[in-house]
Amino acid sequence: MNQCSACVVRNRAICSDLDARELQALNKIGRQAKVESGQSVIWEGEDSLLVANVIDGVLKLTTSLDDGRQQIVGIVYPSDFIGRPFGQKSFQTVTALTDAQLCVFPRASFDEFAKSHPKLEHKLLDKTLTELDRARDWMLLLGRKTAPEKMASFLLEMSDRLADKSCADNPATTSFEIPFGRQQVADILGLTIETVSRQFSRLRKQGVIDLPDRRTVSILDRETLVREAELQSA
Amino acid sequence: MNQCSACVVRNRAICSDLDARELQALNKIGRQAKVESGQSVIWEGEDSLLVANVIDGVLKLTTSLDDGRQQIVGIVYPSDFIGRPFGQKSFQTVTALTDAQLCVFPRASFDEFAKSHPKLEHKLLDKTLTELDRARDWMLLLGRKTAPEKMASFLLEMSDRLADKSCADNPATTSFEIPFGRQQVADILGLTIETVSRQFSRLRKQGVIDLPDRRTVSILDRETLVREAELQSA
DNA sequence: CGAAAGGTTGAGTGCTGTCAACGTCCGTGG
DNA sequence: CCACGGACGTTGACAGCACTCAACCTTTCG
Repeated sequence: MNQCSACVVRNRAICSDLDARELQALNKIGRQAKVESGQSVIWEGEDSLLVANVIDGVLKLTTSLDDGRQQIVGIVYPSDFIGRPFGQKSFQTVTALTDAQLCVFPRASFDEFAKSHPKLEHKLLDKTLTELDRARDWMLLLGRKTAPEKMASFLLEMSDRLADKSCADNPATTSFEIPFGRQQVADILGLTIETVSRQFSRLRKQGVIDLPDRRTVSILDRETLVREAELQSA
Repeated sequence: MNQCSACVVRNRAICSDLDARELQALNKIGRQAKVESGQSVIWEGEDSLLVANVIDGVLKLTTSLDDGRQQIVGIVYPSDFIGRPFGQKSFQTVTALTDAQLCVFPRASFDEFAKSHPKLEHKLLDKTLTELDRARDWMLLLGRKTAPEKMASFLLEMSDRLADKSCADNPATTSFEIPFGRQQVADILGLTIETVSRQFSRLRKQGVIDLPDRRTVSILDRETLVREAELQSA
């Protein structure tokens, strides 16, 4: 009855270093949950009552202002962890961008389990440190880059994460499907949808990218993108 | 000879839960180091060879672009931890803003010690989660707030961190010394020094703040600042 | 006292946001 | 099958906020 052993993120999630007995104990306090695209599972400012591993799907972390302005502060993929252990309230809203499958734990039980299982805490620490590096890196983009630089950086990062490299006949050409619409791209980059749209059009007209349909991007001239991104250590 | 027991951040740093014996073991791999204002101790892109506790002083974490644009992605105070454990390279430069006193460890030794001392790793995890929340909160400011909103948010945050509340005759009036110059304020907020200077002048002319000298700020009308900051959950 | 560093202020430009119209894609229902 | 409507995306005109460039002021320190 131990579903964990068959879990698709078994080797990458924070539980990956646990042995069979520990896994079973953890399994007892958690449960699987399905989340539909668009649904939120954690709300900014609310009490932090649950944490979870992402088994499948993509989710976004957002913070927002009273007047509706919103900033996406993180994108969460399978094997990532969501929620705020050891803290009273959540600072971000977590919303599914696609249908998603989660492995959910009540925060209090998880906290207790984590404190007595150093191997799990170590994995969680490692993931958190990586997320902190990523967040701080993104701050440079938000605070200091121009719209063209933001777009180029975004496309390169998406390509690294999502590109199906195996299918490319021409190694310079990579194609991938962006898992979000224009408004979400704008909320990631700190721009408006109009500016995002204009940047897409400009890059298409310049032959740097192609846009076969509204969600997919083909990078035709990666070198130009790298140049436009002003990469600090390229 | 155990200096740790007399350490001024003994109760707040990541070593605070260790017992005397563990503390002594940790002490063996670390050493105290003095850093002068302006000196860097960790460099962006370089191998991450050391980590440290901050005993005294203020430091900044920065990331930058080739052309010199820079973003401050974190401010570090006494009892905070710097460096990247369990990782090969650092993504930020760490530079002292004042003369500072550090408790430095070689990263490899620290990693090893941490892995075998869950209490220390737990403290580090807690601090890292808090920093991640703070970083993500700041992303909203960088990506979505206007210059007046950024300034107001900045002044309120500084006031929370630094204000000497005990000395205030009028509870609404708080005064504090900003530990950095205009360029650094600009690099925190993702603005230019000219814009920062203009915002200071505007707030002074409107009677919201007073600027007795270039580094100190008195908040005269906190309510107006809160309104200008567009606080999401005030 | 002079020079250098840091800070302020002004004039002008341009990038990005705002507002608005239009186009495209799709699902729904007549 | 087509008409309709709504969500999403694109494009244009325009405005304004923040940046750039430059001059000047203030403070600090040798």
